[in-house]
Amino acid sequence: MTGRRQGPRKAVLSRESILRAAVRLADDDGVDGLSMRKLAEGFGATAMALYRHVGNKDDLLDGMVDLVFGEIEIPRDGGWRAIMRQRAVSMRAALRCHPWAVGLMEARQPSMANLRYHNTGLACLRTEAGLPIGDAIAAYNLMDSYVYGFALQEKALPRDIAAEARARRDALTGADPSLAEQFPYLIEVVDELAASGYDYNEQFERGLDVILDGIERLRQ
Amino acid sequence: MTGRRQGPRKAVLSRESILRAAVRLADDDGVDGLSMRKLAEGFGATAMALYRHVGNKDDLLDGMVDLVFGEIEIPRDGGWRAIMRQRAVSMRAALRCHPWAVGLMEARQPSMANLRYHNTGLACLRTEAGLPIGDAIAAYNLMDSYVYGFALQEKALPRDIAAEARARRDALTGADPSLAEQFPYLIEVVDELAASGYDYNEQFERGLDVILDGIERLRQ
DNA sequence: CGCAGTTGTATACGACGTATACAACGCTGA
DNA sequence: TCAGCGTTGTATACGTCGTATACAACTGCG
Repeated sequence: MTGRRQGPRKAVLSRESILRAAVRLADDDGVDGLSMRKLAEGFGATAMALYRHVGNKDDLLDGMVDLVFGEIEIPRDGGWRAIMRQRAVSMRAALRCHPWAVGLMEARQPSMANLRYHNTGLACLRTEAGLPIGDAIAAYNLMDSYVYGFALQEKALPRDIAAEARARRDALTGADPSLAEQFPYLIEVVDELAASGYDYNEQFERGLDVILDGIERLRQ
Repeated sequence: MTGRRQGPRKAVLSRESILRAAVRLADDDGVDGLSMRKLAEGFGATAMALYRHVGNKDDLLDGMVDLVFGEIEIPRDGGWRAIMRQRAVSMRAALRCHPWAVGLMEARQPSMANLRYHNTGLACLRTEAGLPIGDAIAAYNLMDSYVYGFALQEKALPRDIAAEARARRDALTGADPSLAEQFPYLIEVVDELAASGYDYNEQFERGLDVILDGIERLRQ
């Protein structure tokens, strides 16, 4: 190589190591903070060095999404309801760890891990739950939409929504008292969250159970 | 002004006109295709001219999201179920027209139209449906998550999914016959879609009704 | 040893958001 | 009528981005 690197090589460059580093970088800085240059810098290399291993940035994102799909675990048995429930919980957990993946999981071209994920979910609804194909498609859509949508909102909201509610409540209504009159039900919710807190896990599963109940009724 | 413009001014520059043009541009080219320069070009102006009216690009996006929220109509009466149903249908219709808005609607700072949207939804669940505050929050989350998630998936999928299924079916399994064995339930779904078609409207409302049934049961 | 393939670097291009400085206009008051 | 000022658009420039291209250093094989 021509010149000495300023920072020593920190890890071997390979598709695998690059993808893992990219996931970590996106976890920390968000998807907008993920640039080829910053990613390469972490290896003590130049941006162009990455292109020997990943094609282009889209390919990089595909690989990253793949890794996230790989983290999702679907139990083999326990009945359709337990399986589908765990599947959704696991998916949301992955999206909570990797918020940047929300909006990418569905948009990228399907990988093996992706296809497997969908296939096992559908298999469960068809065989374990015994739903006819039309109902299985509907149920599948319903569940995945809920999971994605919940993750999407969770990503946008503060981690500790109750603390945020407490902090903002008075600042907002103090700045413009007419807000309390214009949007009383919104204020009521903010107050409720400030008082009782908000547990994303619990709320997610609560909605999930409503949906599972609905699917249960489809079976009869 | 110093030099003559190459293209004549096509419309007056104002926050209002810029936001509308931006929405149209994003509708056509996607949110990635929306740049200050291209947007300004549509007015026969330079990118910097926009900054007299919109602060920065984030402010621009805020305003665009605002316009979309303004398109959502919530009926005043008809019972909680009809109101909430129409609310969801209208929201999804807006997101279908403006796919770029998915993932932005929740992330931007709340505007007036945004606050009103949430307030009226919560008001309906509290007064019309008569849900206690905790159930109202849960029901509200459930519905919005579903709508956002459905819109998110719809954005990623082809408009005519049945045609796509027909076109891709044989190309895929022809290229790699083992796919059919690895993912039989996925193939089954593709075949079903190719045969029977897929109506996003109908499927959306089908899932929506399952959720509304679930909320109905919460009331008792 | 020589030589080919692999891997990283150097450099450059065009597009992006936007800071800064300036020029052309419309309005006002004398 | 005209000076002055605030408003609006332009010109230019900076740093960042993804990535094309050309080249240099290393590896392993004959």
